[in-house]
Amino acid sequence: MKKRVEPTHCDTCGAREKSVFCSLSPDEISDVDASKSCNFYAKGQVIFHEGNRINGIYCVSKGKIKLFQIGNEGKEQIIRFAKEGDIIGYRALLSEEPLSASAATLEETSLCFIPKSQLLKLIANNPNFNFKMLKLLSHELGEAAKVITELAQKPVRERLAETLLILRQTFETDENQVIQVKLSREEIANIVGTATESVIRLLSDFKKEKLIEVEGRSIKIVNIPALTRVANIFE
Amino acid sequence: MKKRVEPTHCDTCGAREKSVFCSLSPDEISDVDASKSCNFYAKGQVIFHEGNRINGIYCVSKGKIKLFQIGNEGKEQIIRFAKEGDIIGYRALLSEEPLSASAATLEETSLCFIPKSQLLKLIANNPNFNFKMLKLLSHELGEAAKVITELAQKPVRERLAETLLILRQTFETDENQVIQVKLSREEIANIVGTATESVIRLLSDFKKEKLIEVEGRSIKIVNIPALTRVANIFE
DNA sequence: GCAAAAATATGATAAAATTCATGTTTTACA
DNA sequence: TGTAAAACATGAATTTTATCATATTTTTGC
Repeated sequence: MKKRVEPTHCDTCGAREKSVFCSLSPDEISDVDASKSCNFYAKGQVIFHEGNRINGIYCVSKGKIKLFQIGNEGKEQIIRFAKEGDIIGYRALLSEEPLSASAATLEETSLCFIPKSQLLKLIANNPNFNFKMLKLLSHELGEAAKVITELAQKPVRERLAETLLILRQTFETDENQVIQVKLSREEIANIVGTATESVIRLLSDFKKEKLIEVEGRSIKIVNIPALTRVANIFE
Repeated sequence: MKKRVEPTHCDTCGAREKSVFCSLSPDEISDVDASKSCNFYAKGQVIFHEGNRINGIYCVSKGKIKLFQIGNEGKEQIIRFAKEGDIIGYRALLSEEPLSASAATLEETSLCFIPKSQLLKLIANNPNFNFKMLKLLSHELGEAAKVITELAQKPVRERLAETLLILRQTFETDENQVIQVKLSREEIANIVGTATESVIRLLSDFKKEKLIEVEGRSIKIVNIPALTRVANIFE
């Protein structure tokens, strides 16, 4: 399933423009190119396991990934997603701690592995890149704080509504306004922090209330302002 | 209440050894010293407000601080604590976003304000310091992920037990094993993500079960292994 | 293409947690 | 030091959410 592919060259990689690597010099880019290795992952494959050590980061050149922790009762908690241009594994690498989460693909995905030495070289030699990493980490930390407050204070219905809006924002929609990520009800429950049955029930409530349209795993938000009101977002 | 105090010199500051500033060169230290301004804050004072911009960071030279967000129903959610040697405000500074949380003192506290330019100078010129910042941010991000999973998956009783253990670890105990931070029941509830009444009830349950001893706001954990079991921590 | 497995759906029940009410104790401060 | 305010405490009722049971539908692998 996981197979070596002809390495996509960074200088032609569409994902690069969206990534922390966007402003590297041509020399730096060919340096990264030379050190990296690219692989193709089928849907559902695990990329790395929580608790392990990691010796580099992965850059998503194509595809979608979920990052999750396994709670004490064996239940998965989705912490964040990564898509084209995003990097994963940098938290564990930079903290020199074991991986705090596992990563698995949500669809066919191409990843480039960039070794630790290469990343540290960029950090040390490119102040702009370094600052991008600091900015990425601190932005993520702010997002995590928001999630904490929401989990702690909002009821399930509001959290689900907000999750749908965030998924839409993160993965965007196709020409039919369908959110461009396919998640099982269980996976949605594992973002929201609730039981699968609750998600199923609430999604059909939202459907009845004409806030969304659902067809299998395709979700379309038909009334964004109303769903935003349900999510109780005002800021 | 907030008053200018004779600036503690960094080179004699006991908090420095515990902080990200621990390995600065003498020149760097006197440079920081020259740029900073120190202030004393009474108990309960707000240091900064969520949503505002910040133009530097605060280093805690003495005292204890809570960082919190205000949820939609006006309820406070405590995101983290800072104590001697810790810095606050760096997330907003480095992400160039507004402050994601407010900060308020939990007791009499002395803070040194270090301007943005000074921090950026250290980051740019001292690779070791820069790496400490990356490490701090990525460690915090891992901690936040843990909190997310716990909030999403654990019942209130387990979360409270774990919170008490974390408070003990963070603030340590005095010679009588009393946790060295005084929080109201409401504040504890605002860490755990529950109602104040639930905390009150569960604390007296824990007391009846001889897991803790409580006297006003003083909490002593008398049976750590048993409380750890209640918290359902195994890793 | 078909059987088995997994995912979705829905009702009923149970458990968890909050809210409300009310009383007591502690603290703040005029 | 007395008094008001805040914090703590506890019971009862209600709401929220999870769990369990059981269909039904969809997907997957041979």
